[in-house]
Amino acid sequence: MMNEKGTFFEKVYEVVRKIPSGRVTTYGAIARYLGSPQSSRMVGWAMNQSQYAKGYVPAHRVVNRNGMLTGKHHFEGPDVMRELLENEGLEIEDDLIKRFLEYFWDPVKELNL
DNA sequence: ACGTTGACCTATA
DNA sequence: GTATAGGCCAACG
Repeated sequence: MMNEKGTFFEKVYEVVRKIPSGRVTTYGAIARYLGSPQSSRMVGWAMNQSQYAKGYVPAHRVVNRNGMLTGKHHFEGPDVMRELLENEGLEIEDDLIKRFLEYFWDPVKELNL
């Protein structure tokens, strides 16, 4: 089998694509799902590169531990991320997702790993 | 090639 | 409760 080059990144994209609409997850949760709970920074990097990666990666569904839209500034516009999330039925105020715990989608739990 | 940066998280003081 | 430190690894200058 071919050795994947961007294992970490590819895995991150895989998980992010599995996030259901109207749900959100965190960098740490993805990192933990990949087996590297302290590599959450790489998840953020992967998101940054996701724009250049082929395929669609709903990076707007990935927020930080506080449910804050930290990466909104990396989208086409500073309000694109909020618009996308609101479009999926989420409520956001001051770059913070309301009832974040209710919308939180943990791959480790949901994917039963 | 080395040093710094980066959409973070956890732990310790 | 805020502040500081450590860790992860890829990309950029």
